[in-house]
Amino acid sequence: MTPAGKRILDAAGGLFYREGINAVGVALVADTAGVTKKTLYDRFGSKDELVVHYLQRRHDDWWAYLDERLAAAAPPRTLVLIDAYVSHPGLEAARGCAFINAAAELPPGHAGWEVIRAHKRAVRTRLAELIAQDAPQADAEDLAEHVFLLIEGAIAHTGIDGGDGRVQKARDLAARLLREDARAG
Amino acid sequence: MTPAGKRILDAAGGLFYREGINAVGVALVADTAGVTKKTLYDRFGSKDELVVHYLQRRHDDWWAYLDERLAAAAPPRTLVLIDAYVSHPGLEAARGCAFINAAAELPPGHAGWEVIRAHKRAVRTRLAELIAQDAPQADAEDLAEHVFLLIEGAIAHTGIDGGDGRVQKARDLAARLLREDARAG
DNA sequence: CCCTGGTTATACCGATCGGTATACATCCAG
DNA sequence: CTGGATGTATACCGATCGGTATAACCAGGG
Repeated sequence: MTPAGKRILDAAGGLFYREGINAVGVALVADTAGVTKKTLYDRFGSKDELVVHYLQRRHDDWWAYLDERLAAAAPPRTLVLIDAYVSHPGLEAARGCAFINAAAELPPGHAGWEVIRAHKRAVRTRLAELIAQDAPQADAEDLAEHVFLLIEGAIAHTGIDGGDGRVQKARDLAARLLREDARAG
Repeated sequence: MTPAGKRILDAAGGLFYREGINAVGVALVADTAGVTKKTLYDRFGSKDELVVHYLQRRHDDWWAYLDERLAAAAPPRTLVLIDAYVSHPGLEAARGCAFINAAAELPPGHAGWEVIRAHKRAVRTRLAELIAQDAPQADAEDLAEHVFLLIEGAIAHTGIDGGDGRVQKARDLAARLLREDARAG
């Protein structure tokens, strides 16, 4: 990754997320990065490919942040995953989940869809693993889907409500589900 | 509402939902409606106002459909609300929730935001009323928020997964929560 | 020393964007 | 029978879109 390429990805990361993908032109991305359009097209080939790189980096960054938090955490680590959503520096409450937003904008067949689906699949899988550790008594798959829906509902509304209140609420509800499992057997 | 105005709203309803708001130009809306751009601007003044009308009508249509289904249903009517999401004719699984999609596209300050927030608030309020009837033993507000998050998580993923499987799952989980309340006391 | 890869600068392309202007047809109500 | 509202048809506007072309500059390595 050349220095200019990294600056382009930085600029695209901020602009696509904050303003929306379709609302941001390549010229604005290039200007913000302090780079000419020529350089942008030399590095990424097209806006569509730049969008794919933007989504992939968004996933990689958050995934690394999640691993970091999980490694340093005591059980129940399921709640750490939820905490990582609100605490990770790339999230802005007024804009919500970058992947849900992108899904609403990208046309069917766009290469970015693969990255979006892979991201959600990865989160869902990781959640199932954490649940299996935190709630050994429960039907782990069922509980994982339950908590996953709570999380997705909450972060989908982060951008609409403009705050992370619903994520906190989802965390409380998930914590109660885990507690109830601990009491059961 | 003039005949041409209604046709414009019909065309906009399909195009904005299926292709995305920013991806559809006013010329395409006018052509699809069999109407000139002049007529479109005579009726709606600007694309932004047309978008507001589109969202408002989307809400009104679904709300009327929901009332219809609720009137003819026996308890637990909470589940009827969830069923209305998947069964209402305007929803296409591959596109998911029109309001979540619009929220991802509209710039901050756009008049459409009021319609989006009002819609979600209305659903949330209605849900609380139904829960209060279906689960009189529970902390109704708490349970309403719980079920609301399940629903929103599921429909947010309808557009990503391309099917309503997660909504059905959310329905099952909500049904179990109601049953558990009935057992408790 | 010179060649190559990364970069800047600038100008350009056709297409499409949201929005406006002009002129003419139709039709219903006063 | 006439005037205003509703509509069609068409052409146009400046701005911006994604993407390309040409030319020069500069640093590092064979």
